[in-house]
Amino acid sequence: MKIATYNVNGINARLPILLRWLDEAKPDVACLQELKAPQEKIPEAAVRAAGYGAAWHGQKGWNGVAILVRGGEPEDVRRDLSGEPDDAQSRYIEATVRGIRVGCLYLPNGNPLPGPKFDYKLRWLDRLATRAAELLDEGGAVVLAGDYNVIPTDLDVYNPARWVNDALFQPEVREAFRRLVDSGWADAVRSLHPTERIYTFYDYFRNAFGRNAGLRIDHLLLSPALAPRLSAVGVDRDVRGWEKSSDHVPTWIEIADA
DNA sequence: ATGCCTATTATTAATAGA
Repeated sequence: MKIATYNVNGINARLPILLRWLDEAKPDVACLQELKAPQEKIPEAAVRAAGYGAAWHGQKGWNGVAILVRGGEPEDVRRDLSGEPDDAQSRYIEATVRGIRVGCLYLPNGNPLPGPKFDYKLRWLDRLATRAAELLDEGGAVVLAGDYNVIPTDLDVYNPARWVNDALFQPEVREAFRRLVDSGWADAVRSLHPTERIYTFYDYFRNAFGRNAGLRIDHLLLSPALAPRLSAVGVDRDVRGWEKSSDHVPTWIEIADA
């Protein structure tokens, strides 16, 4: 079973890219972020014609997340992350797919800092940690996949010095991510490739992709019940080179049958 | 220290992304 996460940066602007990638990569589950479309303007018919059932949490203008299931439907969908009942930002969706609980998240960027956006990012990390602990308590097979907007270590950024003042690389953000992982999760990419430079994002600016000036900020965290079934991980780096691509790269794992 | 590029919203300029 192949589970992927992909920040599409506008699902309507990116629809040809998304459909081509689904056709070529054939993920069984695709967690999408930054749909940039309200609930009623997600291109559901095109997604279904490509062979995918879907559940999504849209928002006008920004954010928006979706879970796509090849030849099936997401079950028991929830779209909220507890802790901030009035939160209007669509950044989380969770569903069950063939016995695996899939959380799809788009963590706030947090720039500029200090300021309310950075404070919101820290609160969101707390809320995610709370949900993650609940899921661990349930003991099942879980993957938390998405755009975390966190650079975990120096190995995950082409030039650490350039990012020290950025919200993605702040010590408290990195520590919060580390605490989350250490509470019982496996960072799938690092489980199989502990020392390799693997990037999932390349800025549109400054020919970042051409220079391989990337970041690893899209992550898949696996619960203890799921981690032993991990058989492969990868990034579809070539997708970033397609014309009109997202600035993110699809990132995926292969899970063996239970 | 900031712009660079790209998408959305709403009307040609602002906001957000990372």
